[in-house]
Amino acid sequence: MAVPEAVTTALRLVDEDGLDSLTMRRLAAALDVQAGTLYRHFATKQTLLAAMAEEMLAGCAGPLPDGLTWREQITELAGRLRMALLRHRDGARVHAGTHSVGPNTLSYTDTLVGVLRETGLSPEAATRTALTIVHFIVGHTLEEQAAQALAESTELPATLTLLHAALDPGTYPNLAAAEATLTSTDFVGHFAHGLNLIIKGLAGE
Amino acid sequence: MAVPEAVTTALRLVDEDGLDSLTMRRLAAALDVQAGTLYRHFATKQTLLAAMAEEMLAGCAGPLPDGLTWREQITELAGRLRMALLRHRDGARVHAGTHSVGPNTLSYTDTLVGVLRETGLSPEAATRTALTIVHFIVGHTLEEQAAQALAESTELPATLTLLHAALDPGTYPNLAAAEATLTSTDFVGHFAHGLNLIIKGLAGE
DNA sequence: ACCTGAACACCGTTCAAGT
DNA sequence: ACCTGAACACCGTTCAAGT
Repeated sequence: MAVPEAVTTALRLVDEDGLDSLTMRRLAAALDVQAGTLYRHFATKQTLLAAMAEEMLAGCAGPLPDGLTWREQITELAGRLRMALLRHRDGARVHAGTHSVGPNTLSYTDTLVGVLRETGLSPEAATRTALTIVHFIVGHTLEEQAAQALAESTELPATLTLLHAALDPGTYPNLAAAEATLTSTDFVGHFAHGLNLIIKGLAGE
Repeated sequence: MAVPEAVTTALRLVDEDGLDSLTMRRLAAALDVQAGTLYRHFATKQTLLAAMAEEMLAGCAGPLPDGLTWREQITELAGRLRMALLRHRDGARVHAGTHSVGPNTLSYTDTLVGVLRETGLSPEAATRTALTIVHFIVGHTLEEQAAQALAESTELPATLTLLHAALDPGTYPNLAAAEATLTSTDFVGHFAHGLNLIIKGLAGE
């Protein structure tokens, strides 16, 4: 049993059945090994999840095309992280639930901080801004994948009805006006809006 | 057994031992009841968690003091949500893992969208901006509480050493410059920086 | 109407013993 | 050195039967 295969197999299992169905026993079975054997390679399930989170970020810090403005560089890097999380079912949850210090994760942050420093920000401001961007991406993608999961579940009609019923204009006047946007599935648009807000804030400094 | 007591007891158990230790059986024992009894009041554990998330937001949408600028109103509302999540151990994880459509959650979003509309934003722009702010808060607080948990765990020295060792200026030049900020515990400062970036972006529209 | 007792089908993790 | 087999101490959820 090799560690890299175990990690990619674990990601495949998550893609097939969701994070809640990933168990050490199921992974062991998929690798044709006893459950206990996994603990020779991963100290705990958390360690396995961190390795999965790290693997998901492969390529995210790759070289940026030449000739991009700093705005485009930030947009490109942010888009890559979002896509990396979206590529696997429950990817944002896997990422948010762990704290990887592997090379993919580290070089992604390094690259993002670098782009921000080139705009003239101090190391501290660049780091805080990078954190802001990453936190927004993770929060956004968590929500995006939760919406995806809900859309595929049987609870969708019930939730939508409940939401719609709650949207009494007398009680929640702004929510009534927001309903179309809240129930829209234009996550690309939502993501771009949020990221542009942050980028615009940056330009104002 | 009453539902409100069950929810507050569940939150107390989370505060004492963390979210991973909250089980239906432990909660049942704390309520002096059999585990099966809980399923008469909550269809699944997810339902219980959603009720806990909803309870955490009590008061968050309360009236804003008079005379605040819109910037101050946004800052006040954002700070309330962050504080509500911080008030309970693993609060951000509880919130992020559920999708409440209860009155506390709905009226919080309603209030935030309302403040943003008053700045002149369209319903769509106001809604998207509210989502951006909430996603940032959730992403930030998830990280903040993960750092808290790490700080209280025995893995802290190992992680810090690993991180420091990885910070070779030749490999990660920007991370080396970012280390002080990345390892700082000034989460109030980080939060203010991110939120101000978004608010500044808003002012530019 | 509400709760108990007991079961079903699982978990993560550990560790002696085998090869 | 690496894996198996088996166990330990749990899980979420269901449901007949009691009161």
